Amino acid sequence: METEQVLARLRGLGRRLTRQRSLVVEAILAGERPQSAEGIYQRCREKDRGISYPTIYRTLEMLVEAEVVRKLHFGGSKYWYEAAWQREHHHHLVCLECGAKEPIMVCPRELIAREAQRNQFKVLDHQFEILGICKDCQGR
Amino acid sequence: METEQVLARLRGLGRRLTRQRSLVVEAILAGERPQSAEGIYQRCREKDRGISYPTIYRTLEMLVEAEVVRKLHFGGSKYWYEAAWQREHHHHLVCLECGAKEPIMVCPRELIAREAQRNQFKVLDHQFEILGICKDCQGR
DNA sequence: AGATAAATGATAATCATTTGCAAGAAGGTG
DNA sequence: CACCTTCTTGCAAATGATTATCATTTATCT
Repeated sequence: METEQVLARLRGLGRRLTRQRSLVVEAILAGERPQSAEGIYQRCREKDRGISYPTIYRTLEMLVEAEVVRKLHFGGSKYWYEAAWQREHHHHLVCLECGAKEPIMVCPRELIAREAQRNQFKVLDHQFEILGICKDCQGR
Repeated sequence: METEQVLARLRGLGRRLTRQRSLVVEAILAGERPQSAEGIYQRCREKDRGISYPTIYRTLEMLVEAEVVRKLHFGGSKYWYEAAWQREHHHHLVCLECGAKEPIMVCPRELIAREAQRNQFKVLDHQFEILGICKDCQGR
């Protein structure tokens, strides 16, 4: 059901439906948490060897534009991707030990709105991620 | 005065004082706002041609460890560096049009503390940056 | 000044991502 | 269905930012 909806949306935006795009959409939906491009590539390859990195990246970029996927970064050198429409807007607790990315629903939106108004700044986006050690990793 | 303090601190950490390190420290202090490694490289080169990228990066990393410099990223592919000790802890309004990085003093620290406690998460760091269009760029 | 360990620069490597382009496939049309 | 146009793909190479290697130079200690 979900995959179909996304593909229909792409279709609506004038994009063609290809085997590769279906794979990427399925991979994104299959993951509960943010995934790296490499992770998505691996997941797609398990199903079908016929997909390459450039296509992964191009498709992800397309999905970000279609607002189906959110592109995140947590301080490292790579980006992370997650389905944007499965959940409400959210942020994460990022464990620097095991890499876990636990979603949290709190958001400093009022603070952002106030500060923006004060500076006559037009807000388009914001970054908010909490980095540290998760419960599991604290006990070694 | 400030450069000397920083260099003395490095000395205290067992680091040797070199012409190149002085250049980097001066460059960091000369900039009011976050600077990229490239920007720092250029600034150093204007004073003295004898400095290379590897040294820039190594020195910046050292300064980050010495907690003299903060390493930031705003969603792009590069890191930004700013003097950590000139100001209090702060975040930024990042203009996606002109690249301006305006410091703001508000911080969702209570929210972070609450959420961490709720999840038994040990906070080590956090990202918080507001992205959008600055006042100047709004009027085209 | 001389010894020693640390720091540097040149060069090459790395990592994640993007681009150029020829070949292949999607979807509208007759 | 066959055809045509245009979009997509994969390969290979390019890119941008940063890091590693290693021989040479230099700061600091004695």
